[in-house]
Amino acid sequence: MSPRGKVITLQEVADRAGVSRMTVSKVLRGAGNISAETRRRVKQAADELGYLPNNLAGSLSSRKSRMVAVIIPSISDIVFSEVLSGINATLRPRGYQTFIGESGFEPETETELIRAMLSFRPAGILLNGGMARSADAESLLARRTCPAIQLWDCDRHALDFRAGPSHEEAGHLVARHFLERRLKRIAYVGAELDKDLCARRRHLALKSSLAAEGIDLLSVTAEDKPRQAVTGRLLTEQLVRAHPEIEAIHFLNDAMALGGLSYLHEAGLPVPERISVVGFNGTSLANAVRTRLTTIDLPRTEIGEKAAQALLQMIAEETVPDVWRAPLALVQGNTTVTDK
Amino acid sequence: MSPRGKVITLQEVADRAGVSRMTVSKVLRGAGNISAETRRRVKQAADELGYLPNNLAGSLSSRKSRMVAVIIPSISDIVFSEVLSGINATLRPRGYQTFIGESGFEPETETELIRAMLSFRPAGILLNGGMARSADAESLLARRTCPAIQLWDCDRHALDFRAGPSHEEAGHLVARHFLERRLKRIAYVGAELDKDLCARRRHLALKSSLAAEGIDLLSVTAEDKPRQAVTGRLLTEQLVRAHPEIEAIHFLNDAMALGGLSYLHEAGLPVPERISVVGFNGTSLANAVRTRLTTIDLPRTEIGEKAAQALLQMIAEETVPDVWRAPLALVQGNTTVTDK
DNA sequence: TTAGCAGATGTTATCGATAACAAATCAACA
DNA sequence: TGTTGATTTGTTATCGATAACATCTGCTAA
Repeated sequence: MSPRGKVITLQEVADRAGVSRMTVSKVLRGAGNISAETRRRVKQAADELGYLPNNLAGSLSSRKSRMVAVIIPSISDIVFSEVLSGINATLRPRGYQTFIGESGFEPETETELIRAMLSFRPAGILLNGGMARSADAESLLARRTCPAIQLWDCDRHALDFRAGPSHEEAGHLVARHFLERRLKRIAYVGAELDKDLCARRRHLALKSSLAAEGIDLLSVTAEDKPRQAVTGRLLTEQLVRAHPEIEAIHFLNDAMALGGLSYLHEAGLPVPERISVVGFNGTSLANAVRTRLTTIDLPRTEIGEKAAQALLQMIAEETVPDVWRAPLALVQGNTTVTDK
Repeated sequence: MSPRGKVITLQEVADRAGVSRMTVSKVLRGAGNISAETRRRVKQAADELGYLPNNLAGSLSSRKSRMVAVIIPSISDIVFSEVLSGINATLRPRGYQTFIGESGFEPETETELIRAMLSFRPAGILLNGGMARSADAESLLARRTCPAIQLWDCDRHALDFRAGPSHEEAGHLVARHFLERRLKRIAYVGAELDKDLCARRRHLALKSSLAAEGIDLLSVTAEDKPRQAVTGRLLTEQLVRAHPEIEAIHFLNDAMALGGLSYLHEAGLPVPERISVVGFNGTSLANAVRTRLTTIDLPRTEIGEKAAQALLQMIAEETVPDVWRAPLALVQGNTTVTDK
């Protein structure tokens, strides 16, 4: 079952082609000056034997690698998968392969992933900025030998480069949107704020912006529920039951907002006439049909692209600015009034 | 910026602890018999220096690894992320780290990922069964040195183990559901059937089951559109415009079905009175509210768990059956009549 | 004819760990 | 006191590649 066919090494390819190991190595990497005839013979031998390079040996020896580590909190969250596709689109054509780790928002899991990934000496490592990082993780990162980039968060300074939105700004934008519409009884619905520091920062920014105008933000959050539609629905129900006077809700993300909307619709609470709703991240825009959620859109794929570009530049030892701020746009849908 | 702090090797830890390299290696791996006092000194030295093992060297030398490669078509498809979480839940406690690759349903990308992953000599490789595999990929796999497992598809025989549903059976189940309700004008809505072979197999099974009863299945598919809600909506609109007589629709997956439902709802076509709708994969069940889609549920997380367990057994050189068939359950919601 | 040089290929040392075996230590016991 | 055997530690070879340098062609030009 398991250890099957013999593993072919460079030496065997070399023997078959009648040249030295080194020549084979050069041919297969496209390095050095090798005659066309030798190249042909070597390639043929490698093909016939089905040679598969051993990256462990190659990277160990050259102290180089074409592997890029990406660690994200959740692969099912569409936000991250879009960032990732920007990363892949940029790195693959340049010959780099991304290996993904999923931390599930758990700092210990993230730490183990960082350890495992770094122990393969990757060409670079991309991490999500929005979560607490263990001391172990910090010290692992401090001793890394490759560039490290923080995704999805440009507020906190860390690592060599950051690509993402300012979550502070996002919170302020939502506050302004509500204030301009003279909404006073405002609530926030979220989940896992203890883990998702970016969401927490948006929440705090909203709260403080409102407080500056004398408005007290009501927050309904669940730390142990997923940041998904079901939870949005559930918490909205709780919220509306306990505080029927609420006029506006900002949700942690679009998915939760859609869940909340489904409850409001069923409960016969007209949106936006009775209650205004604002989401975050723009992932709902592609699917919007009758209900076009007012949300904050941001270039998710581009965040990945910018991060990957910065990585490539750093690998090439070029100097790079240390941050790319993703633009935020509050997109007016039909879940808040087109006041103003 | 990039190559920073000096890399600490085993030798340096050994020097500081006043022992040999080998002793350090044994301590850190928990191998061999090492006295408590030596263990303490070594661990302290490693800590103080911030030693991070070099897996390239370690795996090369031992010809072993704790890395498991997983290659899935799409990380944003919730089906795969649930399978993956079953895999992680099983492998992590056993000290294995999964590295994920995303093929985007592209055979060439999959091939490159297989090449990259295998060149790190992983402990095992898990691949999605539902897509075409290039000849290069087949030959890479034929020469692998680790167990390989096929996910999400138990029909096609390949690799050392398969965990997944029978897609044939799924197609037959849907056919039976329609037939029992005496529905005659039946349509199928899907996308990317050229890439997703599992979906194609379900489609064919449905078609042939219906044909056996003299019913001709109408198929509306788009090869270049994502298998998501938007596409479901769009194709449903096309379908209903061109064939207003349709009585039942089976969708490729739940996401597309929900998209289709949103159109039917808007178009004023009552479900299930006028049109019955059936999805596939059960991912909508968690979020179901008013609309409870009739769908085929299957244990997605468990598929990952079974696959991972089989892998562990194969690594341990135990004998393993070569397939685990995931049970399928047609779950009656309120998008088909509760006839029968 | 031969130095000089570019192009093509080979040699040797090395990357950083582990396997397999060897050696040293030590307690217990005849 | 010396032998035995278990426990602990160290030595040497090796994993499979690449870097850096060495060597060997063959050809041009003085």
